[in-house]
Amino acid sequence: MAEDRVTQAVAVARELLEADGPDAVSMRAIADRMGMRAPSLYKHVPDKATLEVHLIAAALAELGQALRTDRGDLTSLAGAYRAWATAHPHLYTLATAQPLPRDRLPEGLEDEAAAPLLAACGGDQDRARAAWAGAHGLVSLELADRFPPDADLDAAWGAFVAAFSG
Amino acid sequence: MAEDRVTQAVAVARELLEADGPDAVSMRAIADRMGMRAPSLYKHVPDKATLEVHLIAAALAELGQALRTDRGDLTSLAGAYRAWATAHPHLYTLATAQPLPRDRLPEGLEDEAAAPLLAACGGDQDRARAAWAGAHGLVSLELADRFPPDADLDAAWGAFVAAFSG
DNA sequence: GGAGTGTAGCTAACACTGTTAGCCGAGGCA
DNA sequence: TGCCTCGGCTAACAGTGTTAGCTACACTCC
Repeated sequence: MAEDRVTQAVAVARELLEADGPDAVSMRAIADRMGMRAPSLYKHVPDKATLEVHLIAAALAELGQALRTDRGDLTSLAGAYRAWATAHPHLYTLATAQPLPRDRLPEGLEDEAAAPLLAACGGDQDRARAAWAGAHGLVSLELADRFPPDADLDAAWGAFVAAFSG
Repeated sequence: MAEDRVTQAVAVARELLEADGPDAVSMRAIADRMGMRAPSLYKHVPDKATLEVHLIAAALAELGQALRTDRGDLTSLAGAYRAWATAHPHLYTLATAQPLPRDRLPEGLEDEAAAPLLAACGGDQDRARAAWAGAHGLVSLELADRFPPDADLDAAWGAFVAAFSG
């Protein structure tokens, strides 16, 4: 019951975030959509940071799931990573831009999300981390419009995959 | 003269940012350190976003300069990139986390910053962008504490350089 | 030298943010 | 019936960026 209201708050926060970006996610906006005033929200949720932790957890879980659904080679993993991130740009950014609140996240979530890529790298942690960084870098630079407007991002992803396949 | 005050404001903003992080950079804090009240700051600077554009421009220029000072091979470029970013974590994050305000940045700044890496990749744009993404990904994940606490980041950087050297 | 004008400071205020304190009515329970 | 907790409310606080409007000083021009 009480649980219900916090999951509802998380869902509303996610809608606002995905639709209109991080600035649209205010406690007042969330409360409005739940039919109450902002201070009442604090009867269910301790603070905004907690909502964000839930969003981060959801993002990591979904991204991990997206990486688990395909063939498992680096090419398809890269495609799945990019596809999920660009489908949820604000959520992806929220989930990766700040330090991980590890102590407030479900146990093992981080490892689960990382597992597919680690497997594709034959268990080589260092290589997996470098590959993850490459994918994250490409995605976050793309989401932040950092590449020149005429840049061929497909080709850049191709070069990335090629580098890690050789 | 008027120019003086805006460069001073930028310098103060940078000090605050580098010392105490983005939350410490408020118009009131900047104005305080300049011996005036916040509204007076608007006699010299149109808004906070303008100050941030100046900070981004400075960051790109310095990072580009840092990449130009060494041997020019991928290994040393990677080292220089990581060194500059970790020496200026908040500034690096500010300069890379948001969409580039290209129309408000000095002409050619972006290309200049990218030139050394492009050269190291033998002029292959796609490869250079993938390599840039790799470096940026490693840096931003490191700055955001995303790697497990026991991760060997030197080894991850090594794997990254190895992938792009092969 | 007096008048006018632009510069650069000020205070007060607005709209917004997250958040806390304190009140109050409805429902469950002894 | 009395109590007590739950979940809503309003008012408020401290902070943010920012605007409006006032004022005092300095410089220029006649």
